[in-house]
Amino acid sequence: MGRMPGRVPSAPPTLADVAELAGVSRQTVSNAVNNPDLLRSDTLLRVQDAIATLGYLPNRAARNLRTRSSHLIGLRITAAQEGTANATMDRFVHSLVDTSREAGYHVLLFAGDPLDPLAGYDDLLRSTAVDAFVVTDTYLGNPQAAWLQTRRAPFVAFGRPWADPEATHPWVDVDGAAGCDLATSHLLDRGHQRVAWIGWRKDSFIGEDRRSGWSRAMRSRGLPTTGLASRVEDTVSSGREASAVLLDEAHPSAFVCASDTLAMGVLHTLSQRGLVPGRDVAVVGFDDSQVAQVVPPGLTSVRQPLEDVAAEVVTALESLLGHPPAAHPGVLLEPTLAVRGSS
Amino acid sequence: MGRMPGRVPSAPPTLADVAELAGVSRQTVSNAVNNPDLLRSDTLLRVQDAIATLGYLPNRAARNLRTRSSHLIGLRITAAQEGTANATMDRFVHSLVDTSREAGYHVLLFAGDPLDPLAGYDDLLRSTAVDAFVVTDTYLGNPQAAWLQTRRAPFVAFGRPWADPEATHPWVDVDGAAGCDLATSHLLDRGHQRVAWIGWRKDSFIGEDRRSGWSRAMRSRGLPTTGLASRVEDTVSSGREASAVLLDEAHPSAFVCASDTLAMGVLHTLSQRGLVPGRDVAVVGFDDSQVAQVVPPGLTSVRQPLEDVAAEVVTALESLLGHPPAAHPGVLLEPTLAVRGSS
DNA sequence: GTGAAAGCGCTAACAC
DNA sequence: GTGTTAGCGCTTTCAC
Repeated sequence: MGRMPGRVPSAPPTLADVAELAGVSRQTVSNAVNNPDLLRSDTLLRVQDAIATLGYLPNRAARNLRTRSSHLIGLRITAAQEGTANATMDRFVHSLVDTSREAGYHVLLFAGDPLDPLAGYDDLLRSTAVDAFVVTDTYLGNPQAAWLQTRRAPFVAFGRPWADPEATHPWVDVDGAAGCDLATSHLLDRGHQRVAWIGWRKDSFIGEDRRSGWSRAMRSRGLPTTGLASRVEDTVSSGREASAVLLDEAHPSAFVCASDTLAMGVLHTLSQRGLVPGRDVAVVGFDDSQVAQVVPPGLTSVRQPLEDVAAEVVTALESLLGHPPAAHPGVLLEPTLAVRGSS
Repeated sequence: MGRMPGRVPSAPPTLADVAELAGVSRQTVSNAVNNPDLLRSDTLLRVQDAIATLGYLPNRAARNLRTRSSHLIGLRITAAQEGTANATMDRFVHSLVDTSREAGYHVLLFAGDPLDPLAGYDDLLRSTAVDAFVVTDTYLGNPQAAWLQTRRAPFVAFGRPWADPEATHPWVDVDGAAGCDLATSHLLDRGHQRVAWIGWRKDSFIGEDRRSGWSRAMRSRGLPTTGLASRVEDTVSSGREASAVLLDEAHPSAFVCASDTLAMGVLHTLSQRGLVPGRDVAVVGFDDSQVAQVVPPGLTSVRQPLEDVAAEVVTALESLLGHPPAAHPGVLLEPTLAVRGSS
């Protein structure tokens, strides 16, 4: 790393300092850093020596100005909703930061005004502060992707272009239907016959996709789904109420939920009725949140492979920013099931 | 001379473009942006008009190079531990991003190699990629603060310099002792007499600080603490085991825990023994995590005012980066108690 | 109040 | 292979 303990540099060394110390021109130092193959090995060694001695690192601003790139990826984050178990965003941020580093990129976070999903993007773009964006909330009606595309801004989406299947931008997503199929089949394998669904309202593409995994699994075993499904808001209390109604009217022995938040609502109802999750009624959530991991007796949950999502996003970003820029098709990844005490 | 129109459609306008359109020199445009007071009002208006017409925004890289500042704040994030309820970091990141924006800063995230807590800082510093750092994990033995100080790198710590009370760097922290005093007093007010403590091992400054709040509250009511405390690892299973032992040997009617993770361990034990949290045994956690918010019947928890922490951090950062740089003393904030069904 | 000149530190082109 | 030249877009002197 060449860190120099104890040294207190007033001003960081520049290319010129290294050039002087190594007895070469500035350009040769630049080549030593960016195109080492161009140098004769003894010159390279001498320059590298000087670089190490001075603890030189290229000035970012200067390099950015010259190369017209910042090696920064912009990511808009919105405040996590209180009272829910949703933490996909935070886990994804961690993965993205890790993966980006390996590709030589840093992640620049900017705040999202919920009222104006486009705010922030434009400024960053016009001031050339970032090389590209990663867009995360591509649910219905979110105009970011379309807007960025008209601006010719490089970006990769985590999430399919649900509303616009003709969209040509690169995206990475997790197969929610496959995840819920997995969850439902897991329950059916354990002998459950009446598996209920609690999901989101019909205008949610993601919600309908996940729901289709449940109904697909039920149908494939010839089991009825009528009266076993409920569509509600993504809150704990909605999950609690929906599960209470379903238990009374449809007598399911298991629940598959579109989110851990809803699944926690089911656990609330079970707890209120003195039913034990996993013994009396099985419950499966979606997201493998911290909540699912620590709530007694453990909530079985569909886990999105966010590390892989981040890796694919960065790969897409690299080809997008490469010379020449390469198009990257959509990538759909398979989730897994984290089985715990609730099923 | 203006850029060839149509050649590079997406190239943002520059100072020169604005100057040409407004019929002034580049420097006047620069002044219009940075020192509007210097311009005659009609000139200013004309320039602002041209800026609006072209959608001009100063190029970051160029400005950074010239002013030797990036308006970027570096924040190292480490992977969130799976199987715990800890989410302080993520909540803080959100708050910091929001607050920084108002001060004209963006947050640059970089990955933390757990094996080398200094990695990343050095590169960012030497390449002048960030103006300052926000350091978050200042627990015992973390050398970041001391190291950054010897490098004269501007930084503000979220967390007191526990190991080095002589440290002079700015910091912001939350009074954990006050939080646990609050939690314990809350339980005592509800009639509990035997309130147990489950905290971290003795070498954790933060853990001992929080513990002191519990013992302080107990002592102030003349209640004994002997045999009522346990020090363990910060895991659910440790909390589960510790609470089982305490219930058997000390018969507490309530638990105060150093973290929501430990509190969830207590809930596990209660659930195993058929005890109802909040009715049979009261439990209070620390962090007000999502877990505390959604687990039935709701986990009472000490909530750190992270929005205020972020605000204080940014304030400290601004005075640190101001001209002249001003020292900023340590700031200690009071947590609150989010009361839920478990108490 | 406005404009001309200089240069931040770097790299892309081209000489040699 | 290496050095020289010319900017990237901006702000900071300092004339006028």
